Amino acid sequence: MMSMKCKYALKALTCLGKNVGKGYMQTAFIAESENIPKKFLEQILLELKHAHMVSSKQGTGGGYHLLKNPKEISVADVYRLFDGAIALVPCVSINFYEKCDDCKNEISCVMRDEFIKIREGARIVMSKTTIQSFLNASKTTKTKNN
Amino acid sequence: MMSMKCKYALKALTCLGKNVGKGYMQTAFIAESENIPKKFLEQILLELKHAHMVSSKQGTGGGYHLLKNPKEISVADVYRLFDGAIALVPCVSINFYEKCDDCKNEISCVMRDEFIKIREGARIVMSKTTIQSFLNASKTTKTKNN
DNA sequence: ATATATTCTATAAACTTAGTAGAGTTTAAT
DNA sequence: ATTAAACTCTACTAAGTTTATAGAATATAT
Repeated sequence: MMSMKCKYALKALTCLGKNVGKGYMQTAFIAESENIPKKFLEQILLELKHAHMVSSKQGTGGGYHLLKNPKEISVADVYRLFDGAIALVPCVSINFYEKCDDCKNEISCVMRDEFIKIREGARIVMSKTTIQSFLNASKTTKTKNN
Repeated sequence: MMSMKCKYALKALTCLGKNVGKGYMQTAFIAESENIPKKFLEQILLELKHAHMVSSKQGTGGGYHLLKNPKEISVADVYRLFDGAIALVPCVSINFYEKCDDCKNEISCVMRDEFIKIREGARIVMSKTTIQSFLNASKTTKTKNN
């Protein structure tokens, strides 16, 4: 399961994705339309800014906009930013590698190769799914239900 | 990332898998050979027993053995037992379904279909990987390094 | 009886999550 | 210049989870 923070971030990015080319969108607007606590969202947007996924402008008429193309922001990217490793165990993580405390010998670990396969299964599908995927979904059959 | 508990459980099950047909294996033995705190492992084995994955016998010469075929215990099964849902969000979980607090309308949620795809990616590979997969790994090239 | 080994419940320290609070900074409009 | 709008940053906190540890109880074989 992903954290609420990560989920909120994906919702916020998708919201910003709908606004591409239309200037800045305010935190308060995103918070209300996506049902996210405003003060919590402020923190999240700030983290997304520091990760260079969004850009911001202060003051009246300010707000946030996407800094990258929606298809260049994957669920994997956002997950890594807020929740860390995609891998099930640290010793097979690409971006958050750490030695397992309890493993005597990494090379001889019988679970490692299998955990790498599992990581690849998750990593590939999470990398393929982007903010654009969510935007596409909103353009098809779903529109009637909003 | 999976919890230590889940990882320990997989290691313990694999250890028991090596002993199939050879009677009972003691907690103390598993704890030492897999580098797992013994008292913690006791709890874990008990949970595995309650989930009918292992069987036990008390007293002298007692211990644990697998109750199922190693290829019928998947990483997905063990993950669900100790860490819960495989899905990234509760509203697309098969075994731990819950409505998302922040979602106004599940049907119109633009992320849902994509999260289902991600869940399937993870679920399939985690279901395919079993205790037998780990046992197979230990029988091939790895043996020399143990 | 006694030693062995699982069973069960309670407890606790450390860490993480999901926020909240508030002061500060920047910008646009008046 | 002043004011209001909006982001920026740091600190804090309550609740929950994780990773164990402790100890008494129960069952079994010799």
